[in-house]
Amino acid sequence: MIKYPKQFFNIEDTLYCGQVFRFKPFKNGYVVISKNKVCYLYYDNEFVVLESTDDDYFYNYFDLATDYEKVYKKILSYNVDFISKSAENGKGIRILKQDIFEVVFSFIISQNNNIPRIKRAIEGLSEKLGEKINAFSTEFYSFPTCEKLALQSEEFFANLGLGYRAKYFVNTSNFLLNNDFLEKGKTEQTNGLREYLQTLSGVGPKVADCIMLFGYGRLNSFPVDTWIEKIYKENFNGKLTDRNKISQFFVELFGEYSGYIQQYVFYYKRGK
DNA sequence: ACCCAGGAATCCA
DNA sequence: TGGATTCATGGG
Repeated sequence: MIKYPKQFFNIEDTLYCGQVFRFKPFKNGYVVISKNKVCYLYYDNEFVVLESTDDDYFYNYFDLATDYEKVYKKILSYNVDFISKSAENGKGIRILKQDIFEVVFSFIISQNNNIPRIKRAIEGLSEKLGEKINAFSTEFYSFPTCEKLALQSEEFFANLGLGYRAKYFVNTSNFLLNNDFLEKGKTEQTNGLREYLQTLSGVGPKVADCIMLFGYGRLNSFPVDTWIEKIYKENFNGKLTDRNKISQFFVELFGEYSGYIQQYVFYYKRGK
């Protein structure tokens, strides 16, 4: 069990800010599933309590070694009104260190899709192809392995509601089978890694940025989706239309704080 | 019926 | 290199 002050660890903000899909309400809080591990989060007075099948894993997963008060203060120092308001609103968010493989396939599903549908598709995949996990006297399912995914047909994925993304699953699961492509990415610089990841079927600039931010922990990446494009136009009076250039604009401005800021403004703009 | 959702692939000039 | 079109699917 881990206890952590709740001021810079808000369970709902961290889970609902759009970075992760495998969680759901459970008893007095929420469960989160990552790889073959499960954790249960709830509040106890001024603390978040974390019970899990592997506390060391989730200590890293929730980035508990990072001082988010420092991050928060640094972001306020940019003195940009919209960003300060976003940070104030979402200061309980922690950028999760998720499993790279799961992030790749989760965000392939996410393209041109909405969050409830994304969650449903991932749960369906896990229930049909994942391993059963028993935790907290309840059954959960792990995310499917590459081997399991690579065995399925395009029709199988289409029947789970993946739509035209089904062929990306076939292509990428077969491509990643029996090699260390994702592991090798760890040695790449961020710009190189961005291009590298886009060689995967179904992975373009935005999904690559999400994989880098949520999987590889590259905080100097700034995913640009429809919401961020809206923010850029409405709140920054931006004139660029190329999303690559919009992303570059923010990264040049915010450097290693890009990832935090991206999540804060995305969560703030999207509302609840 | 239309528009949108954490966009990418493809075609076309 | 840049711009428009196409791609499933469910919700508002």
